[in-house]
Amino acid sequence: MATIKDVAKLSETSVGTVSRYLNGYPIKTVNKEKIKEAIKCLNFSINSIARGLKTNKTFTVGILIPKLANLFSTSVIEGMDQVFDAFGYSILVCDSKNSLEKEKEKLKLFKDKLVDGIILMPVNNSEQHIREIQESGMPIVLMDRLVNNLQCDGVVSDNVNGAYQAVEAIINRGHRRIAIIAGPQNIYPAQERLEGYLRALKDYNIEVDHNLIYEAELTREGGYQGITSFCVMDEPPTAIFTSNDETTIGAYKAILERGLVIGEDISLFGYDQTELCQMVRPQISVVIQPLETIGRRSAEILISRMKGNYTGFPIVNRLKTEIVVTDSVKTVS
Amino acid sequence: MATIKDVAKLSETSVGTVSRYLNGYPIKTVNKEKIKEAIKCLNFSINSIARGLKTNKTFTVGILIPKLANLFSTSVIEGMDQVFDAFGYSILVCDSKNSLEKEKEKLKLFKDKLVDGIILMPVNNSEQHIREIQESGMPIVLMDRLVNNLQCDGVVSDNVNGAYQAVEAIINRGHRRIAIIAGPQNIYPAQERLEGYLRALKDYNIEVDHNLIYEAELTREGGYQGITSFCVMDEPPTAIFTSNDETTIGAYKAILERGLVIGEDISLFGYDQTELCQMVRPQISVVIQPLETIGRRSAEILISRMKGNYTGFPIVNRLKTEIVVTDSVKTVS
DNA sequence: TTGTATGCGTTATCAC
DNA sequence: GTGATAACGCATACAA
Repeated sequence: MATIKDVAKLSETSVGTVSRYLNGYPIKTVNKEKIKEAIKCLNFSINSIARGLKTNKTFTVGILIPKLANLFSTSVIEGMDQVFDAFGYSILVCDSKNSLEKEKEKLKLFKDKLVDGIILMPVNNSEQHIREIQESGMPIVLMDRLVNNLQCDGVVSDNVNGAYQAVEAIINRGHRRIAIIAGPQNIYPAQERLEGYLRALKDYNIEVDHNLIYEAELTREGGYQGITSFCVMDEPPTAIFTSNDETTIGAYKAILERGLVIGEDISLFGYDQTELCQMVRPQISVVIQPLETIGRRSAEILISRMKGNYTGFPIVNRLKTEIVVTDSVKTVS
Repeated sequence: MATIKDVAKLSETSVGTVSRYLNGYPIKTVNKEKIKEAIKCLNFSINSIARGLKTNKTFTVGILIPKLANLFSTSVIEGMDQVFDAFGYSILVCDSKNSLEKEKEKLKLFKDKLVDGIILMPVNNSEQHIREIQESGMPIVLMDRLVNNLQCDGVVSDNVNGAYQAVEAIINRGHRRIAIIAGPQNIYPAQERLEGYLRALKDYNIEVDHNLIYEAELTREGGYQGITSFCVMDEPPTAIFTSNDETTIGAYKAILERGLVIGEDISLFGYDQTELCQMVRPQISVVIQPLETIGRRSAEILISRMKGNYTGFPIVNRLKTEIVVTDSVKTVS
């Protein structure tokens, strides 16, 4: 790779002049031409990393996600990418594989002058390593999951209401034994969705049966196991609410394998509108989060922070969800 | 952020000594203790980017994909990540959004000492920019898509046979008017899959009807439009073969919306086993690519190249596919 | 306007 | 073993 030095030599100027040319400062027209020529000739282009070492700006942002391989993550990332792209930022995506260790590791990599800012969907409620990022002066915004004991910018969806509306819709169709496949309670949206479930039951005077609360990992296996556990009960639930896209898919699969008919033998209300939920018959009722908007808003906040605008810290955007109710929830009398 | 210089000062040694400690060279025990102490005290950790500037090694690899948001991409990436992780490499994922311009741009970013090697799923058959990467000495391996006029390491699946077997299975169930939703013919696997289709027809003495070949973008819209176009024909096909995961989903959607019953009114054979294909009834017949293996093999080749082992260049791995035939293909007599 | 010198955080090469 | 010091590729203050 040709460097700025090579360009200086070939154009018979100096590195200073070349650098000034590259950064748009005024230089003599003669030199400009010679430098242009040399750059083309050497196929030179600027090394943005080395530049970042000096300027502390790389025009790159890091995105760290606990699991890349699902609709939620990739949709949100697409939303972010739109915005970042429009503002001239490149994105670098990393997967923490649901491991706090990996999360710390990748965050460290980002901090090493690799990126100008970070969007993080944290693995869980741990806060110390995030706080260190903040103290280092690197802008960071949380996405989808806030962290309980941390002041930090963030964009989340209104999980409590999302879950509440779902459970309410189930109740309105006449169900009383409503189960939830909840997520780990050290994860923020999982907490909130369980809270929404509980609140709805309370508002409609339905007593909570703790056997109907299955705390699972937010994975397909988690959803699958949840169904399995409910189905062997003496008095199984008539309707089941799942807490995210993956548990919904897992639950669907388990129900299918047991030969049960959704909307007849058992009712299902999921979270996040995957293709599966839309294309299967009956369609699955779901809470829909504005995934791309979550991505876009996170990006917008981060950009404003990277520009040095720290007004209103911490900004927490809580975006509204919608529900789609289908025949996957049976109307009972 | 504390630097090596701060550590040297606090531990009353020199940057040289600290660096040697950090890199595992022998140093006096007294100093070792003092340095350890200082590192802990300052919460220092090494800046891998600055180090990379000097050593030309960052233990990071770049992965560039034309579209992140689908099963294919994320599954393959998971496979890679397993291997890279085991070898101590971090991965950085970028999306070229199906744009050659973006592909060049991101490749440039990678080349700027950001990564030690690259895995690329190219947008199309353009080769010049890839050749420049090779000439710069940066190892690169192509994934899923080879490039026609380029010598380069690569891992692909056996698309010709995959498509052949699918079409053969359709023929064996008695179909004669078999359509294909093919991809753009400047994309390698799309070429190969069309070739497999043609070859199967030829081997079974079925004349090619060019109206039954719909060249679409490899997107949901592409698949959707393909179906739409076939359905308005005077003599529509009885079976349709789609070229990738996205066109399969789009085709499925279009068929659903038209109220046609798969396996009755029309037969469908897809590519890539998404959740949708498995969970819908009847299940969709598909060609299954070994996604994670594609990822793992690409990673293994890249690692060996990054270690300086260039034997057998160019290595091209062509992995076998499997087919699953279901009642989505009607048996006609 | 221009070139030179210095520094970003690290490693590597020296003498010592 | 150790401590200065020169690189890595670039930006920038400064003197010219």
